Formats: sequence, structure tokens, C-alpha cells
Amino acid sequence: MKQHNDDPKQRLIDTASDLLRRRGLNSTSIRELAKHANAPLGSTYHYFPGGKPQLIGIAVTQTGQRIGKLLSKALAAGPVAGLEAFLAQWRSVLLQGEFKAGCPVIAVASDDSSAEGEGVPLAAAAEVLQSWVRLISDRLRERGQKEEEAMATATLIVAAVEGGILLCRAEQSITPFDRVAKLLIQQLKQQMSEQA
Amino acid sequence: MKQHNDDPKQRLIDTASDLLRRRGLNSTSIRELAKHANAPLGSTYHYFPGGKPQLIGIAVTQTGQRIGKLLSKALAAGPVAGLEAFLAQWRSVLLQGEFKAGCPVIAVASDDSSAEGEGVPLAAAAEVLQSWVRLISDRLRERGQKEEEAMATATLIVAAVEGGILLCRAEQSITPFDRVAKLLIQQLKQQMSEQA
DNA sequence: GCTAAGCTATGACGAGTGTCATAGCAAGGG
DNA sequence: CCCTTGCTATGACACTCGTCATAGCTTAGC
Repeated sequence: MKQHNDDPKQRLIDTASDLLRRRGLNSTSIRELAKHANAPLGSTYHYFPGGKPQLIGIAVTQTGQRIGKLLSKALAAGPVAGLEAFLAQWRSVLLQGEFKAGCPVIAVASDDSSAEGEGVPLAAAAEVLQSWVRLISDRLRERGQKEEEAMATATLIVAAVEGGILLCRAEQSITPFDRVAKLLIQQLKQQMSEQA
Repeated sequence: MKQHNDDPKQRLIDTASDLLRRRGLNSTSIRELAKHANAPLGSTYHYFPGGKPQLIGIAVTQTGQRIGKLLSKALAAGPVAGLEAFLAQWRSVLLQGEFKAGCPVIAVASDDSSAEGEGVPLAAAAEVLQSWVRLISDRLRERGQKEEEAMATATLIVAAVEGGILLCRAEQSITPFDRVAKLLIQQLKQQMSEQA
């Protein structure tokens, strides 16, 4: 079967996500990317004629969908369960990457790259973030929250998690994330009980 | 008097903060920086023998102190007033920069640059973030919150604000920030009333 | 006026960047 | 068998990067 490991194209995408997490957008070069993916440099432009912006855009979108699927499944068991899974996911990324690895979406959003076709990755990042917010807020609305309230809560969750990841990267410690996580869960539980 | 505008050194620092906000760490080059600051390239290494890491580090620290001072003053009128000032500050940065400008501290924290003396800027970023958290949490403790609770609340605030800034950059809109801000204030007010 | 210190101007260095063109290879269908 | 099609290998293009050395200028103090 054609799987991750013998499909150079997919390997390039995965490597892009990984490098994006650890180095950021502008510190991730096509050459280094190809080397890590065990793919020839020339192949990059064969599989991705749109060049770096296209590859990065795809990597961001794909990572977003992967996490979105995980989030979606966990949310089926309720908003709190969904949040807990979302948090656990990021916590493990931070720990396994020893606080060098963050979120590829953040990497794209912080680096400008306001060049030519470079709006592509940023647009991908925006859509991923919005999709996460939508997943959570939809579930909150099913639990009786009003539209705007649900959007606010979901946005706060995503913002706080991404921000927490940044704090951990900065001070090389999991503490900020754990503090943020504990409070988010506590507040969400409280909101749910008020609704019931 | 020797003021901002005729001191090349200070002008370089200010320009560094500005470029950091808008372009990110690795997209901010010394050459561009010097040009924007109307300073000769050679002068950069005269004033900052430590090169780019030193200049970036100073810019981050200085921006952090500026905002820290503002935050500190506003906190004197109470935690809620402090939060409101903090939020207003960032909101105006986002609007004035048309969502292209974020926080220099975030820029440094997301970009790796795990090179040689490059731990310097990251350490500066960490200290700035911790100082903001400390300012807020100290004030919360004075209002009766326990150490850990105060730290958690303060960390959530900083993380959510920085995360909110990222969301706004991504989707080129102030909406995420406003949602986050509203909820943060509402929750803090509630915490304060419970304490009283 | 003259010297000393502080700053600027200029240009180079090696390395790295995204991008692409072209020549080569392997394998599959006719 | 040949020959098309899909991929790889190689190397070049025109930059830009951080950094630094050195020579020149300006200005203040004696």
C-alpha cells in the first residue's frame, strides 16, 4: 500500500510541519526540508510547483485537519472531554519536543512574509484556527450557549492554548501551559453546570 | 536635550521593536533595520558589538519594560482596571498596524534561531512575559487570591492576550481579540466579587 | 591649531536563500 | 523492442544574510 513512508510527497509535507514547529517559517528552508525528508531538492518543485508557499500552506492545512479530527471525535463525548483532549494533545507536543516544538499554525501567523504569493500560508493558518473555534463553539451551542457566547468561549480557548504554548517555548517549562489548562477546564465545567 | 529622535542608538532599538512586530525575527535584517532607522549599517556594530542578538534582546526588554510600566500604573487602580489598560494597549497596536503588527515578544518566542548566542533574545522574551505575569498576580494576591490561583489567572490572561493577537494577525480582524477581551474582563470581575 | 576619540562610509567575506532548467534515469505500455 | 512518462540529479541564477575590517570624517579638549 502507498503509505506515509514511501510517498515522498507526503514525507515532504510531514517534514514541513515538523520543521515549522521547531524553527519557524523563515528559518525553514527548502533545502533543509528536503534533506530531512530524504527527498531530492529537485523533487520539491516537481511535487509542489507553487514552491514554498504552496508546500507550507498544505502542511498547515493538513496539520490543522489532523488535529481538527482528533478534536471533533473527542468533542462527541462533550465539550469538557473535547477540551481535555485538545489540551492533552498540545501538552504532549510540548513535552516530546522539549519546548522547542510549538504549533505550525502559530509559526506562520507570527512570521510576516508579506511577499508575493505569501498570503497563501497565512490564509491557511487563519482557516485552521477558525475551524477549531467553530468545532468547539458548535458543540457549546448544542449545550445551550448562545451564538456569541459560544464563539467567545471557543475563541478564548484557542487563543489561550496557543498563547500558553508560546509561554512554554519562551521559558522552557510546562508550567504556564498547565496553569492555563487547569483554569480553562475549571471555567468550562462551571459554565456547563450553570447551563444544566 | 538628547531625545529619542537624535540618538541613533535609541532609534535603532525602536526600529528593531517595530520591525519585529511586523515582520518577525528572521525576516528582520540588520540592513533593513538600519535603513528604516536612518542609521548607517556600520553603526549597528559600533553601538551593538554583540550583533543582532544583542540588539534584538535589548529591543525586547525595552518594549517589555515600557508595557510593564503602563500595566503597573493601571494596576494601581485595581486588577480590573489593569487588565483593561493592558487590553486597550494591545487593541490599539493591532488596529494601528492594521493587523500586520503584533508583539515583539511573540515574534522572538515563535522563531527558533537556536544558533549560537541566540539564547539571548529568547531569554529576554521569557523574562518579559514572566514580569507581566508577576505584575498581575501580585496585585491579585493583594486582593486575597492564593499564590497558585493568582499565578494561574495571571498566566491565563497573558497567554490569552498573546494568543488573541495571533488570531487577529491570521484572520486580519479585531473580532477574536474583542471576544477574548470581553470574556477575560467578565471572568476577572466575577472573581473579584467572589473575593469581596 | 592639533590631537584624540567617536562615529560613518564602503566594501568585502562566506554562507545561505528560493527558484528553476536541463540532462539523466527507471519503469511501464505499445 | 522502443518510447513515453514520471521522477531524480546536478548545478546554476541572482539574490540576501550577519559580520567585520579599514579608511575616512567630524568634533571636542587642550
